[in-house]
Amino acid sequence: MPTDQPAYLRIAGDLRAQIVSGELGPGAKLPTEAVIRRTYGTSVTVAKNAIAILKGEGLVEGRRGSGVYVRTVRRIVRESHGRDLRTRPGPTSPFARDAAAAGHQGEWEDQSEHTTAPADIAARLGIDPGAPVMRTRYRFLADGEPIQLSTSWEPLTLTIGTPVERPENGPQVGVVARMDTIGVHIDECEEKVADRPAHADEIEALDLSPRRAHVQVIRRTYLAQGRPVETADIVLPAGRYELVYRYPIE
Amino acid sequence: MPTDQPAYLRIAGDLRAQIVSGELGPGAKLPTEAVIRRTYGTSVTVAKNAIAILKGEGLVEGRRGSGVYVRTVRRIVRESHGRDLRTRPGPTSPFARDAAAAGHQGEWEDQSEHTTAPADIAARLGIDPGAPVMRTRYRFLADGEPIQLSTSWEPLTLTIGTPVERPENGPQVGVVARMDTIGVHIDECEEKVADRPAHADEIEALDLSPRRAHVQVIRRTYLAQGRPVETADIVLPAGRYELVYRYPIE
DNA sequence: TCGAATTTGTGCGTATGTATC
DNA sequence: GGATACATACGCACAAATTCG
Repeated sequence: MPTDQPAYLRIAGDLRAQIVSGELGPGAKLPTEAVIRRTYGTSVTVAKNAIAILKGEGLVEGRRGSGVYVRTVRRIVRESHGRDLRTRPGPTSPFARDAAAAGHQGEWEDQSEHTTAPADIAARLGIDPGAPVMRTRYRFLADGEPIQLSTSWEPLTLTIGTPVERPENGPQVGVVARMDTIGVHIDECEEKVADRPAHADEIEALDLSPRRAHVQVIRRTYLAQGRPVETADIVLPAGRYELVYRYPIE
Repeated sequence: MPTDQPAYLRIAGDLRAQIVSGELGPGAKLPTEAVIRRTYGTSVTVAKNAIAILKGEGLVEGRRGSGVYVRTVRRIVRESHGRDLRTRPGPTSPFARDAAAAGHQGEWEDQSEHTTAPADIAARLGIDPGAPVMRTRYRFLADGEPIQLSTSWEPLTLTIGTPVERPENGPQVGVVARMDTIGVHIDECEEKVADRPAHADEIEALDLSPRRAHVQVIRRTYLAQGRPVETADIVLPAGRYELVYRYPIE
């Protein structure tokens, strides 16, 4: 009998088990602090600590004056593979299509500007640090709620003076199609997926709870004949997405 | 001036900024509770709450009697793409190769048994629920520390009676090569990556701190001519891996 | 419309245990 | 041994939001 476990962890474990088993489904109300205190015979502090654990895991959210509730998470599916999806019915923007598939209304804001490549971006693009690039920041919303950030960089030498210099309608058609119109034929994509705590600006931009400020970051690079032509950092709130990759073997 | 932010969040934000900027590098000691209390003019509770936030994010860990320290995370790179890597020098097992690349000594435990397919696995394998399958559980260790769990399922109709019926040396060569020897030529792979709170058994098996019990789950399916021949759930502690995908376009 | 009760959020102080230095 | 430092746990106060009669 492992009574060596602290009380607040035991309570958090009990509640977590009820949540993952579905006994406490999405939207269900957790026992109040007072009830927890009585049933386990502990202090307010312990009850609060236990709840704080579950909040940190993103499983529950508290509402002042009301209670603590199991969070409802609708996962957005983000598909990554080589086939062209633009022939499917629905929105042509990759993001809007994913959002629509999850039953959301997708919108976005963007902002482009000329700048120079910092060292890490230069390395990813295979250009010299300080070389001119077009940087575009996007903020994607689903049903008005921020759900994805991304920043993309393109070497200006590629696009300058062409009709697609500014990628403002980039998400409307996707990078691959946009580059195609200027004779740059993207044939390979590399994505590096990692998990990390969110930065302060990301917490604000994505409207995250500071207690569960984790994000998935996708560092994506598009290549044409082995040469990088675009790279982007895509920042997603952890737990809200399912990333799907499909690729051929050998 | 947003003073509307609670003190403990402001302090957590300050410390987080110092960590992600590298000012407080891996292994660095954070200010003690007493110092935090004095510099911000708050109570112990606030200092503790701030630290608890960072712990929940997996950024720091406390050591009794000593202090709170920035965690050192060596990311393991897990590469997923179609090319055969077995010609490279080093270990031939996919896991041991990734571990070696990160400077770890890779080992694993495994356990295979005949069983029947539950509904979700049957759906992924395109077989009937209850059909016989070979299930293998792995637990991977890097330098003695558990770092990856995985459970794989294969339809028994494929492998029964063949030399590769038991995949016990599976991770030694990989599924693709193993299936190749019995004439099953895997030509496609699908991986679905998601983030979720860890289950109780995963917390134990991966030796996770209950405060940051998040995992990345990869649901991988190998296909041969469009037919699923193996599927696996790969469970990774969130934040310890970088997943690399490379795939062709169009 | 109002007010009282409930419930969480934030913050204070303190005590005890345990590990480190 | 003593000082330091975190972990756990107790208690309380007030604010802010909700709920409900």
